[in-house]
Amino acid sequence: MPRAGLDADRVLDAAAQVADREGLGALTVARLAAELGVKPPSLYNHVQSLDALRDGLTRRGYRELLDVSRDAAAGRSGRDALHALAHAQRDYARAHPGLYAAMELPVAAQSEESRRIGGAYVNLILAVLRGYGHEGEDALHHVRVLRAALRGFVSLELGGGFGLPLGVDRSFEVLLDTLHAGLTLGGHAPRGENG
Amino acid sequence: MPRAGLDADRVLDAAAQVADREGLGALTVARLAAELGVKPPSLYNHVQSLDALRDGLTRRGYRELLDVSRDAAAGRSGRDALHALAHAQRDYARAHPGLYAAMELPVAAQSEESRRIGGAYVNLILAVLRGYGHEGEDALHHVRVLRAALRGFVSLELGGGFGLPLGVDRSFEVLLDTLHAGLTLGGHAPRGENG
DNA sequence: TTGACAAAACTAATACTATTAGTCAAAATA
DNA sequence: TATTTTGACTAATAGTATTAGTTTTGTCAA
Repeated sequence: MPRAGLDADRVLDAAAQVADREGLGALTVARLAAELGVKPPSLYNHVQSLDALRDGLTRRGYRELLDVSRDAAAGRSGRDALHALAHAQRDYARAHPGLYAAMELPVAAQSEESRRIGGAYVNLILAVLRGYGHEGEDALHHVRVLRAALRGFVSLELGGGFGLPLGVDRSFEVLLDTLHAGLTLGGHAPRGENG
Repeated sequence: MPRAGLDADRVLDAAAQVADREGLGALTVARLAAELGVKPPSLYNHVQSLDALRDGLTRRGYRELLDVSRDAAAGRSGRDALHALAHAQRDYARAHPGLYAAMELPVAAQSEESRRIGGAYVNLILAVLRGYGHEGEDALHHVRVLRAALRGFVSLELGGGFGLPLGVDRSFEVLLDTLHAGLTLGGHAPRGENG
């Protein structure tokens, strides 16, 4: 029984790879153990359960998504910021369909880290919304609007829900145009930049 | 071995009830067999597989959703139609979370009926969009915009993704306001009614 | 009314799933 | 070097979907 040198991080790395390559549904204990050259029960030395592992994927996904979203939105405002943020999310989901699927799972425990990341993400969107003149409670409602629109679009795209022979890239731009127009009309528009 | 008098429809009815009450994930062959007072293998006289059963739930959900959406939108146009259509969908999803979850599954085969229902659903949204002056390919992109926004919102709501202590009903109205404004600005607005 | 046949329920078995308990060796520590 | 902790193992359990083969029930025809 030579040791494989596993730890929780390496297991999570492998889980993310399997989920992204073969789908979250293909992530089984047996599949993951095979990937790591080990027998299934050995994984329980590093992970509490498959549910806990999926939860780890969810948190990793949110962390990475927050990172790329921050980078994308940095130094932009108004329509530019919205565009950059939205594309960062869509691009991330397409590059990491397994992790994104894990983020779509019904929320479970709400750990400390999850709340922290969720809060940071909300703040990022709030910053974009400030450029449209949305503040306070009104802005929080619009955070949900943006989250819903982006989540729904990406979820439909990844799930093959767009059946018509019509360019999805163009549809995404139309979505962003619609959101931009709606946000502009609903807010006070402190600065006139970007339409 | 007295006969239970099952057929494909009764099995699908029971499956829908279990899925709506206990969640789509709770719908197992054993659970469904117990619900119908029968042993698990007996179900295979009426259903090809669990996957096929879930597919049946998906189709039933789309059929019912199309019905309530049609009724809701009938006789309305513009903002009224958008409002009615959106609320019909949200209400249906909350009344039938199991069936709605089945509709969120990645699309599989695309049967004849699925294409027919999908087409009818697209036509229904197109009719609403005509009130905003959207036609042709532009309208088809906006169908995706509406689908995405509604799907994302309902998915987040049902999945517990809205964590903030903030009224979800109000957020939904804000979403509709935003979409209405965006659709109005983007289209040619053939009739001035409803703002 | 009986005889034949088809449909539906069953039992038994297979191959998967996650998971736990208990064992032994390897690595880390005293 | 001795001890303790850690990690991988084997074996086993209980769940999952599913198939094969058997028996019984209901239907339809003679």
